[in-house]
Amino acid sequence: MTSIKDVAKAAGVSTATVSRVLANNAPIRPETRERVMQAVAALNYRPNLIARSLRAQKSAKIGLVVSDIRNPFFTAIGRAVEDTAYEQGYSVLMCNTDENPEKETMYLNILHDENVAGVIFSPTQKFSTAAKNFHSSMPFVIIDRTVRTDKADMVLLDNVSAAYDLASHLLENGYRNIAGLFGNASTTGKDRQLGFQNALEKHGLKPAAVHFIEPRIKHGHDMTVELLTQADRPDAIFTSNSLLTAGAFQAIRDCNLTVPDEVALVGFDETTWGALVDPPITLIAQPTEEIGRTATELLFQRIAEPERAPKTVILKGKMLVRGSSAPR
Amino acid sequence: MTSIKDVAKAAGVSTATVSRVLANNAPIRPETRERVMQAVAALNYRPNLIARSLRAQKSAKIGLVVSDIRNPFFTAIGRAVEDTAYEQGYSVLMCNTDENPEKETMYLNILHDENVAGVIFSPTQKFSTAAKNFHSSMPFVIIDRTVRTDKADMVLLDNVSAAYDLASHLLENGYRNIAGLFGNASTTGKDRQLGFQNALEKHGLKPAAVHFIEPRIKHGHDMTVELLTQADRPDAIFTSNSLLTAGAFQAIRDCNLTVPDEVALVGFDETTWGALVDPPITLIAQPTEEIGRTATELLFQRIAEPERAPKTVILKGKMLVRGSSAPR
DNA sequence: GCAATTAGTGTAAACGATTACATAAGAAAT
DNA sequence: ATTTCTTATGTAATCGTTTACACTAATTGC
Repeated sequence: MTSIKDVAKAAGVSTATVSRVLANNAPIRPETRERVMQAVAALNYRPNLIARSLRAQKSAKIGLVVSDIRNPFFTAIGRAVEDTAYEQGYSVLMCNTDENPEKETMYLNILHDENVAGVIFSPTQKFSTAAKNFHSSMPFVIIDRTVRTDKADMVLLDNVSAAYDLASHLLENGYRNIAGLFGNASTTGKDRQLGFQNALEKHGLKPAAVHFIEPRIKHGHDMTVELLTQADRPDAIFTSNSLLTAGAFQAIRDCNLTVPDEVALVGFDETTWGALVDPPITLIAQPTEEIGRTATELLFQRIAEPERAPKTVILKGKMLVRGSSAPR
Repeated sequence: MTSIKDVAKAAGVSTATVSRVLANNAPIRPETRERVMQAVAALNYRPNLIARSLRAQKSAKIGLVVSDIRNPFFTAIGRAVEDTAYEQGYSVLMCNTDENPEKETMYLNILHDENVAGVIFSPTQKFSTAAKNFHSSMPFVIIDRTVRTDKADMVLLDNVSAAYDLASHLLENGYRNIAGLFGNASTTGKDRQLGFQNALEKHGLKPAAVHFIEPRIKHGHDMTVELLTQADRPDAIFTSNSLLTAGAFQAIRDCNLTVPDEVALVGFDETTWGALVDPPITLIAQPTEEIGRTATELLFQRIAEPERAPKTVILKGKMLVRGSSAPR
């Protein structure tokens, strides 16, 4: 590999001068700069990021830690983060925790060791900012899920009120025996359950059922089958994320029931398929692009100014009313 | 940060000994090893990966470069790669090129600079292994798309025959006026068009239309609308990837046509929604898990034995016959 | 019983950048 | 004309590891 020494030799200057030209952080005679730039071009030199990172104790990378990139919500976020970071000359390391606290710890450690400038992540339930490794100075922005801390920036959806609105919509349309399926992997599920519960209580109703289950298509499916084959079948199913919605939809079909006549279905997160199925699904669309962008910008702000007081940005979801919850 | 020096001091040995204990690559007295391990535990020491990487000129990271992580095909691959790499103690850096050769070059450079052990990627059309930066010694495995080279391992689908089978299936079911929409971003689209064409020719037929377009939902949608509003409307639409399939499906609905009675639809890649829509879509499912796993294993093999002769693994897709292509 | 290995450890030189400090030359201030 | 400041550059220390080389003590081979 060509190193800074080769460039220095070719340009007839010291390595320090080359470094200064490239980092652009010191006065340099235009003539010298020119010579260096020519040598750089001639040798097709690119600085070694590892060496730079070791010496400078920082890097132009940020980490993104999510539980499952197959979840379209996180994929969309990932894309937005990537684009925003790219604009600032940063690259993104994406990591999958699989809701596994061990993997989470491992990746946070790796990212820390990699000298990333900061991390955007949605923590597993187990995660605590009190954790040993988090006294470390790596800035981080929490997304999607709440964490009790006053040390981190957060970008969240107003989950309680979104769920409240979604449940109210079902109630307004005449559904009365509503079952709720919520992800058990995060605070998000709990918050949405709360909004759901509030809406029902306001109407003096009790849910047909409330289940906290793994956020996987299969689990949503199986639980829905169970609900639909009970004696007192619910007339609507409320799901707290798109994987559960998919599972529920599949299950309803498997049970040969029609949506929404026999059972309505609502959920969270816009996906490719939400509007394609028949009937299309009523849901709360999260502003994924904005979440990702905001999180990245908050991170850059914090990198620039580490002592700034933490901010929490709460965004509103948008209810897309479609066929799956048509009035009874 | 606690460094290897602190550990050495605490254990009363030299840094070399600490390093040897941790890398496990030299004879060490059990007693000494014990003392070092205790010091490591007591100080909660973790080696600095950057420094290690700089000195050793390698790292336990691999790169994964794809065009769009929002494409479920790539997401699934990413997941498989991640899992396989994790088992080997490697972490994965995922990068998005957006089909943009500039971004592609940038990310390949970054990955190279990061001393990744190797790269798995699906190249843009412009990519050539002859490129300047690819004389470099970084091993890579090409997936999904062909590249003319004898220097790289590849994992591909048998696209021509998969497309042939899929088109033949339509023909057998009585469709005669078939239009094809193919992604224009890769060799994959071309290969699938070839198989499509072959099948039609064997029946002495010409396609109703053949279009190479950007692999985006929107483009698939718009082109389909165009096709469906022509005088001689096709009786079936053949798409070469899931984004185009989604766009086409949407378009058919927008035109108030029924699938498959008025127009059939087939495509590639299993997605969450393929089986959820009504009618479910007939498609070629790619073995994404196997592709990702195979690619990763090939990469590890090459890392272990750089001079091994390159392999190309060609996998078969699986046709899932569903309602969208029912017999006329 | 002496030479040749081997096991176990330490010393110090890399890896390739950045940057604190030193220095020389020219400009500005007195 | 001397001092002081600024500009432009070089020298060498540093980041935290790994590893070539050197060394000692113990083991093996003959």
